[in-house]
Amino acid sequence: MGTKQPVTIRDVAADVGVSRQTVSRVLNKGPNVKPAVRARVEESMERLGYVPNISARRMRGSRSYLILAINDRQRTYENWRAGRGNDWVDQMLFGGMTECERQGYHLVFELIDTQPEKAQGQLSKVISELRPDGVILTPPHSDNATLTDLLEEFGIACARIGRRDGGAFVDVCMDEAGAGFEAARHLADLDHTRIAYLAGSPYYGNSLMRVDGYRDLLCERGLPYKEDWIGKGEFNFDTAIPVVQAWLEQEERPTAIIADNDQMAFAVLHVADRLGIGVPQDLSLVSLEDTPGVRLSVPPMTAIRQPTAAMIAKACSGLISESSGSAAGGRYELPFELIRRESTARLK
Amino acid sequence: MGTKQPVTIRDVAADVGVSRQTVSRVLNKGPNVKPAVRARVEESMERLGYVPNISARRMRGSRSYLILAINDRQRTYENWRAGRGNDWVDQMLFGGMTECERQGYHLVFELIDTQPEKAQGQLSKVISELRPDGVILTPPHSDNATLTDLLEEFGIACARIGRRDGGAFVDVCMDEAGAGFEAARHLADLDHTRIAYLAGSPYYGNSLMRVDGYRDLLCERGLPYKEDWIGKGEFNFDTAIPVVQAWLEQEERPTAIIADNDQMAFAVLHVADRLGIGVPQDLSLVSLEDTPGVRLSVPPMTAIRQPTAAMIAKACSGLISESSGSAAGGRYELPFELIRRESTARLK
DNA sequence: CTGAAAGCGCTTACAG
DNA sequence: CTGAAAGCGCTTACAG
Repeated sequence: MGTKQPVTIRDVAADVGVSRQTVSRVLNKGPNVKPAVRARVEESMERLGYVPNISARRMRGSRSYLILAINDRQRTYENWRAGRGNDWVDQMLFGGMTECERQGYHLVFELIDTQPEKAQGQLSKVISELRPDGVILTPPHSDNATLTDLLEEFGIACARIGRRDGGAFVDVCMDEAGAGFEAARHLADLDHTRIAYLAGSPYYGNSLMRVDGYRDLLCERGLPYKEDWIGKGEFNFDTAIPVVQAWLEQEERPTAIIADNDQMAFAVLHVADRLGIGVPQDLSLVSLEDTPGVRLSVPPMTAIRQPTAAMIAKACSGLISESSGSAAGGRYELPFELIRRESTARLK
Repeated sequence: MGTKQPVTIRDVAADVGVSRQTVSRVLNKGPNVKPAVRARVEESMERLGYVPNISARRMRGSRSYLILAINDRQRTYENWRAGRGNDWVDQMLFGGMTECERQGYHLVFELIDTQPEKAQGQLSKVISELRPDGVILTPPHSDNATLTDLLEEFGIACARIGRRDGGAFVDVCMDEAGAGFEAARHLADLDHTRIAYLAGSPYYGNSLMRVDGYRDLLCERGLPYKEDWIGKGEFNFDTAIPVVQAWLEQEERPTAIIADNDQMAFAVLHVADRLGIGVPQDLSLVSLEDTPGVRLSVPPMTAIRQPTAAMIAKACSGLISESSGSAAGGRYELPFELIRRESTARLK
């Protein structure tokens, strides 16, 4: 036990009879190696089972082959503790690990606090420790300039999920307005004309864009737009309940509701059940967030599926090409998907 | 941009006016530093914002401050793709990251294939790249001797989740027999006497232990034990359906069922609904696996909650103390929890 | 196209 | 109790 020594560049060099640099050049696919030598080195690496030591590579100023994916600590812990099965982290890992592995990188997932001062200190610490080649920021950190400033100072590439500015960063988002628009269109196509909308926090630009998309569709179809039917629910179950209840007790109540997130969609299901209003017979419902709860609810909900895995994969590939000297920054908008389940039906 | 240079041990040494070693000694809480010097060094590290570079520490043969948590690739991908919200990975990260952070470590999550040959090559690769101080193996890799042999050869500490041998490894498990026993006891306490059991794969020792616990309880209470009422469902929804159907169509059908995993528990709910058998009025159900689907089902199921986060946290702390020279190996059995929800009721 | 030298930021023996 | 030296496994200038 403990006897196996890992193979180093020195072993390969000795085996082939060349210098360590030559091996390094082959490893990094650099120029200036005779094809015959390159082949012999490659054969030797394969035969000896050589794998480069990431720590050593990182030392002499080069790449670390590490991408850091940062999530908000409070939100993540809350989801984990609640056990409601929000699969955002899973989808992040899915997309990120797949892409990193494809390119010989490793994804390291870390949590930092929301408060700007603490966040900066924590990010600074993990960067100094790990020296990643790139960092992925997710909401709400995507909007924290203290963090992006810090990354710029350190000269580390940065990708922001949910941002659409582009510029020096790799910004990856989905078509938020399109999501609101498509949800409303799906309902309008089912002959609904009285469509209410449970909006998210007005502090989130992305939520605002979704409302705009909804409004655009109503406009395009000439459907009535009532200010009263845009509920400001502040992102949770409890605060959405009274809003929904007020709507559903009206004489001319909405026949369809779009909910900005899964918790608010559950609130709709809850109130409808209490009032004896059947979903989807009497009321159609679309969730703009697709979580396991949304898929497993009774009935399973029609929902907009955010391309989380694809967004993180895109962030990784952008970061990797940036750290290998290719084009820096960019703006990528990925397509969402409307998944029809059983919470929406044609108006009778 | 790119101008900020991280603070190194050399900066601190120059600042205080001592050698780099002295700083290193303070950093590693080593002996042989005069208290006054130690205090000045610590003050300087704090003031300069010094954070040790993990790659550099790893180089000169010391620790890497990295713990590698390995999951099975196929299973993990399948869960992620299915989107049923199995939160095993989340709970792993929750427990592992919390403990690692507390001790100044980082948790790196990686996937390797099931097939022994591929698994070995992949583990060998990631170990050579990252040089972690310890590796956590989860089922089914916990049972793969090729992997543990490899780790022993490399001299890397290893923890196995779901194993109970102890010995040189840090083995962390839960009381499987106790889980089967408690599930049955809960039902017996509700006056049930005809309790059937949907067992998991006979290839998993842990599943077998749970059946034993169930059998022990029946024995202790003098309840009838029928070989027919132990279903061999092989771990999934489809294969459990006919077994459950046969049971529930019997004259003297079971009044309670224990399911080894969530998929089989869903199968029970499904068949009961089709046959017009109410849960929990006419049939009680306990799931031995607690996933978001189990919590969100209609009705929410009474279930055994596996201490996943705590097991991974224990594995991390065991690995960390082993790599810092303390006691090696050990066997830890963590308590599970029976969570009463709405799928079990007193027999009328 | 190839190699000898220096160095990344630490820690490990070894002197004093 | 403290420090000068060597080295971990690589890559980056710099010579040839």
